[in-house]
Amino acid sequence: MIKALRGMRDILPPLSKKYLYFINTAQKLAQNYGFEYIQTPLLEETSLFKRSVGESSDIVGKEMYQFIDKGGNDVVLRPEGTAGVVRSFIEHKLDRQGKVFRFYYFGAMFRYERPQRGRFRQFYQFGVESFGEKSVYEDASLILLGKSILDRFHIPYRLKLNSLGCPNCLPPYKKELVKFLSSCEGICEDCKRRRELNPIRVLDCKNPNCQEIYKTAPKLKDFLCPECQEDFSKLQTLLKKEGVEFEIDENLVRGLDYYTKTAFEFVSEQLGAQNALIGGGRYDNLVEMLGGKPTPAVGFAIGIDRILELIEYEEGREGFYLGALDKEGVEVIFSLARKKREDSKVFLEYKPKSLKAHLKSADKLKVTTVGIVGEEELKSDTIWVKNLVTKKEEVIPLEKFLELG
RNA sequence: GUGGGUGUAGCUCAGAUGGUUAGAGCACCAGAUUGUGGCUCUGGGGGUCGCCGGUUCGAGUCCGGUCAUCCACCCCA
Repeated sequence: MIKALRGMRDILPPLSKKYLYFINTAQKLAQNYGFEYIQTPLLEETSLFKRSVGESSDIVGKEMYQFIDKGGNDVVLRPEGTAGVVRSFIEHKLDRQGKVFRFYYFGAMFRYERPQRGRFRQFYQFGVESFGEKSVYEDASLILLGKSILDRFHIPYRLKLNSLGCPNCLPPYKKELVKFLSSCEGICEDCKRRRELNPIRVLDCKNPNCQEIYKTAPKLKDFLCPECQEDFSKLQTLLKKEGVEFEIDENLVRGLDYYTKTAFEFVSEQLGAQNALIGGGRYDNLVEMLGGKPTPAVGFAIGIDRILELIEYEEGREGFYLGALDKEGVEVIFSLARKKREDSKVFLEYKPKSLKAHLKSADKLKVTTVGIVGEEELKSDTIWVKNLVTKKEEVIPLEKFLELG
């Protein structure tokens, strides 16, 4: 038997219904916030991610589905959504229009990782990206959108917030941190690696021993420049005013190189180790890094696979079941179904069965109304109808059946 | 890439110390007097015991390998 590749999964009912339910809801809310749909290719030139996400990240370093295509191009299946949207934004010269653009997208992302709970090699994200708006009100709006999506599905979360500084204040901090780290003894092997590759990543190390050591490390918040500081505190004020609960997490260091200033993450206690539901932040330098006009930007991405685990979705009774007691009756309900299906969901049973068997199937199919044509009804162009919820039953003319709601 | 757990029916799982036609519950299908669902009862279909090899008179059970899957590390949504 041929099976799906490792880390690739099929999304079939009832999960697929939940998937659509989520997309529809998230989409609607994003539109309410002024975002418009954008679709970009799943396949991009490898260098796009090397330049945006950064070679120091594991995503680019070892998790990319990368290959040379038949034309000799070095390509990858996108490991994340932002880079492609930014590329598109620049390619279509939207950076020169001096306007604000807001996009949302959803679809598959690919990372060659070892699968575990909440983590797949092909996974789905719903993301939003806002370009050209430098105001911290936009950061706040995005967080409110994220919150509103989670709230809509009654998902409990914790919101973690941090500021990563800007090109003015982050580098001096990094220098100071590296100096501190080189004086540290006994940090774990991973941290030693991070020290060389991407020093601020040591901050969210899970090793308790390391965390103990880093208690005396220099703090990024002490290095924030006045502008970063002011924006960060304004953001907190705005969120408080809107009744959003959050916690400052100085160790929240997002993994992608392009983040600046605001970084946030919605996490869930109900997932496994992979507990990030939404991750996002500001990336004011990315457009320029990829060759566009300097354009402030902020965005986030939702892990759809993870959020689906937390969404309760129960389908109520809906639609009609049509059956017949004998072959002649099947001809009648076949035509009847065609007409009824113009406006309603109809399950049609092709096989003549006993009334009892029909009712049993109809009940299992969770329809609200059953219509059966038997010997009597066949003679009089009528149909026997029973509502499975109210238990009310009646015999009505076939035309009347089409008017049922 | 590293560590640990698990692979028996569509699903959840039983099958001490190797021994005959491999079981249960749920689900599915059909019946329980004639045209009335959910409950109950009866019957039925469905398994190369992940795969390959080894030990043995005999392997679902023991050994080796392999693959898959889950959980965690790493990393991230």
